[in-house]
Amino acid sequence: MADVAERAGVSTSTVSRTLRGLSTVSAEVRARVEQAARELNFAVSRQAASLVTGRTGTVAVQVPTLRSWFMGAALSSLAPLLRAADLEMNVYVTPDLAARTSFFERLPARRNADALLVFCFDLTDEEAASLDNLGMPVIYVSQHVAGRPSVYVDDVTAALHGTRHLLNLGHRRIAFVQTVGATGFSFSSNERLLGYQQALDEAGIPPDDDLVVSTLPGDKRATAQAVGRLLSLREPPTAVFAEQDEVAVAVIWTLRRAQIPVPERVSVLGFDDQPIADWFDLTTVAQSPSDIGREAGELALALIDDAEADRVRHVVMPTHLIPRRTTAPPGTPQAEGVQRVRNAQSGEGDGMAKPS
Amino acid sequence: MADVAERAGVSTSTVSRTLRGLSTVSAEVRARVEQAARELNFAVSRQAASLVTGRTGTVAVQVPTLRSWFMGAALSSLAPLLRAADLEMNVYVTPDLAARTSFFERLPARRNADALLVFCFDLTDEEAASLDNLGMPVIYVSQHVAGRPSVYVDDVTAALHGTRHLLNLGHRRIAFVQTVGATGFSFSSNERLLGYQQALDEAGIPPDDDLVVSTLPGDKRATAQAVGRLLSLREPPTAVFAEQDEVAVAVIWTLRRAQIPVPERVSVLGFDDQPIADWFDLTTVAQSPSDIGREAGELALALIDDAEADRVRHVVMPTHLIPRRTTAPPGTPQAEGVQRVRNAQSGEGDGMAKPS
DNA sequence: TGCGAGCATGAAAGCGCTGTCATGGAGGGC
DNA sequence: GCCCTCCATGACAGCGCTTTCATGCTCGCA
Repeated sequence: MADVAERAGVSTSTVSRTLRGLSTVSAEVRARVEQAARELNFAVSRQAASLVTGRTGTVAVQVPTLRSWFMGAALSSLAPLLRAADLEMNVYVTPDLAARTSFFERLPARRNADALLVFCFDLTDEEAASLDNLGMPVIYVSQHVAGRPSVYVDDVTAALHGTRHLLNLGHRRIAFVQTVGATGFSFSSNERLLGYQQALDEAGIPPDDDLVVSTLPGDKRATAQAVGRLLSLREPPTAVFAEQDEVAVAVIWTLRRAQIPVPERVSVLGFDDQPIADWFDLTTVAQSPSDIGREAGELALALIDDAEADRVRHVVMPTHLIPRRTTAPPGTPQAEGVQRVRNAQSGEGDGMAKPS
Repeated sequence: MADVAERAGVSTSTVSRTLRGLSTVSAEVRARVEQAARELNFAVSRQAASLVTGRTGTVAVQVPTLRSWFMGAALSSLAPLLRAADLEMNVYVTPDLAARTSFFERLPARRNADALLVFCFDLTDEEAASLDNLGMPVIYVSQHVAGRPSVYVDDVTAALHGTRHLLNLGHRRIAFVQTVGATGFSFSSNERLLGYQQALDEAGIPPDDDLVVSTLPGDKRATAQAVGRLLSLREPPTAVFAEQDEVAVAVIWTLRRAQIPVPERVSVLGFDDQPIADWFDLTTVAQSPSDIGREAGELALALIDDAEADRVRHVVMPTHLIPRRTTAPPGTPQAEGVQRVRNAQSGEGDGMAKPS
């Protein structure tokens, strides 16, 4: 910066003022300084600036993984937002317990950021407390934390609506496949289960524990076993609601392998609307991670600027049912194929338009 | 830090030495300082430290997108590596030309990093030059840049091997579906095409431009059109080599929709071995983005430490063919019982068997 | 013409660290 | 017992900025 000052024939103070766009610089000097900065290919050092301003120009983002569709989409919409605000995006991946522990141990070092976005965490109380004491805004994404700024979808209602769709089609034996994250991260599993249960309750159907099974996402074999458990029930389900599309696809895969036609014999409903849902023509409850990411980013920017303003805003993002070809009324005759299926689905579509 | 010093009854110099693990601190003092630091929940400021050391403790990573399987896997293996070396990971997403331009415009500001990893870029000469002048190690990932450290797979050889597999099965009319990135980013398209052509050449098969078609990844319709062009040839191909799994799946989807059994009538070969390849039982040429990411990370760490050492190391990562169920000798009889039912009717786990 | 207001600019003090150099004390060799 | 060495520690300068305060200038108004 001294070089620029010398070249422009001004003091470093003036250079600093110019480069930060302060108004108290005459047009002529401004032009000279900018010229000099350009010629020297100069850019202010964030480190040095942050040392005195206390703002780091960085936002920290903690995610459980980067391999998932959800995170990819969320960060993809978050990134340009931060960049537009001239903020760097620091990503911390905490796939397992060890990484998670280490993340929290090093938290104090995280004052190298102006805000923290926390994705998909099941926080313990101590963890929540240490985040509270971090001295920067913390935004909880895809999770609902009371009294702190959060951006999330209402999983209960979403699952309720999804289940209602199956009920409206005439299903009475509806299974729910939940996922048990080995990593300790939750993807709102319990809330979706809750919505499912609420819908059954609404419809006056007594809960049946046998119809709720667990699997690991991404594990075909585990899912096949779970489906096997359902198929060997005295009264097997006519519809399966899977907590994630990935699992729904594994369910379909298993059923087809077992020569059980979907949706004629068993309907399958997913949750997320991942790209793979489209490939498999899967009816699903859609959420938009890119909208969630954007919203979270905007909330972060607001909290960075306004300091104390509006700290506990909650943003609930919408979900909606996307009817495709894996749900149909129970006992739809197989032999009549496409035409029949189509009629059934378009009829149901008319009767059921109700995005949440 | 002054607080810690006071609490431990030592000078800040000693605190600094202790916290950096220098050996010239007596055990007793060390214990006292560490205790004090813990009690005050203290961590050194990266900004302040970097101001004097010149090291930022940050690695910048530029990626074209975060939505892709490749980036997710690569960054997932890169992240823990950097974290173990106590480096932050700064991610820059440049999905389009505007973002890309802005990335290069702000490059000087990037001295806020100790190294830069550049993923999947087709660099112009000026861009390459500005990266050279960045004053930090730049590692090119999934691309081959002469004279600069790069980590990549040999796409030519990989595609050569893939094509040979089809030739070995007896195919002679082999199509190649390439992708035209709208974003200006290359996924080694040309090199894979080159490998395909080399294999044909090896086998003495004259090139046929009609057999090379283009599509956009992720665009079912465009792929359907491309496949349509192949199917309407005077002599249609018996095998299709798609440059990416995603496209291969779209090809399969289109063929099945058109009641053309895969692999009996047309074999399909992909490239990447994404998770979706497994779902579709797709034969494919596998590369391992997580290995690539790890290797790139290690190269980055080495270059950060060794400064001038070994600047132009190239790491070529292996690929290998994964035979699954979408390739077979041409003209494999369709009517083979179970096999046929599964593949043609219920789709063997692909979920696409229903004609519309 | 003179004087105060207002504005553009500069000088200088840190921000929180690191690294160099100085200092003092303990230990070993003669 | 004395001197030299070595080691642990402290004082202090300075990294590259921002920001406050001071300064000098121009302008407007009396």
